[in-house]
Amino acid sequence: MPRTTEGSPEPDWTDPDCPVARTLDLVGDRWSLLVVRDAMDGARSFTEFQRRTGIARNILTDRLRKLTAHGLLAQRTAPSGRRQEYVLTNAGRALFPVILTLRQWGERHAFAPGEPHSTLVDRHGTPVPELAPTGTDGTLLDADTTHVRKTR
Amino acid sequence: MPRTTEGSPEPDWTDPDCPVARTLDLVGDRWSLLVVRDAMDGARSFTEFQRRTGIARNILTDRLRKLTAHGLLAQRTAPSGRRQEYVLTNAGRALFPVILTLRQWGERHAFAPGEPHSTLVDRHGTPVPELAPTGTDGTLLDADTTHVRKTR
DNA sequence: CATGATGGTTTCAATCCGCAACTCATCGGG
DNA sequence: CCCGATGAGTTGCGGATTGAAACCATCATG
Repeated sequence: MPRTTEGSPEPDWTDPDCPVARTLDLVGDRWSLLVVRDAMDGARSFTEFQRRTGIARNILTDRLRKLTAHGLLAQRTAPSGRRQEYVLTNAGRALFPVILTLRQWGERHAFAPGEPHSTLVDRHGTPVPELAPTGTDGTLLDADTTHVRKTR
Repeated sequence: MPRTTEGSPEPDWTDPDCPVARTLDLVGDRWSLLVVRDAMDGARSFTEFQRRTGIARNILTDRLRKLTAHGLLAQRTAPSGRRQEYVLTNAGRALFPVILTLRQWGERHAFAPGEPHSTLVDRHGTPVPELAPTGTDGTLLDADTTHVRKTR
């Protein structure tokens, strides 16, 4: 994680031109994305995050702070009286496709065939279909049919 | 990263039921996904990965080994005589949507408006469109319209 | 044979992480 | 008012992970 010099929002990226690298600078550690995952599934309080992830409390403190500092979470005092809560901002909610693709890759490649795992379902309880990248012309895209154009 | 007890392929996950957590156990560190990113963009040799990522050599050694051990990369001696090369397996290539969504999030949320960044384009040089999760009925899905169903 | 590239290994210092213990502040009873 | 239970952290510490730089072995070339 690049050091935040305090004062400037985000100083030194590992690879300033690459959006992938920048994103990983913000959430590319062991825990941040699991916190976001749980936030998407309804966790709001410190202890709830702690219970769900099993992360050490000091690390959780740090992650919540960083996610808040980076604008993925917002901290507010709960409407019902006297308690803190952390809720996703728009930027945080926008990580949904990232979490989803991580989930879908995991379902396919990190479980033995037939091994049970949790599933993401929509309102009707229907499993969410596989997300497939397509071009403007509707063709499927993958690593072989695309490439990075360096910033000019 | 959970310790590999040597002998069994993948012993202790941080959260065995959750595909997101399992995926992050495999590639959820600062560097693995950048290595995969560069592999997708044509890198094959140790030095090429080192040059592109700027990662420390010992860590690169470790990551290449782990990615290979987990079946995301395959190591072979290059066709042209005496050189190693690392190429993506099918499982590795399947991370394409993950890298893509990370990229798209970064483009939108980790750059100042108007700030230049590299772009992913298809064969024709057309920028790859935003990936949007939809349900079977074609409706847009996000964190609010979906939830995780625990494994039964 | 000297030089350079490739693919590492070793060493050592700096970080990071997990655990356990401690601190506050607040609430709900009794 | 006092007691204990939560909630939300903070602090200290030992062990694991990382990063920078140096070292090493093999091959190819001039």
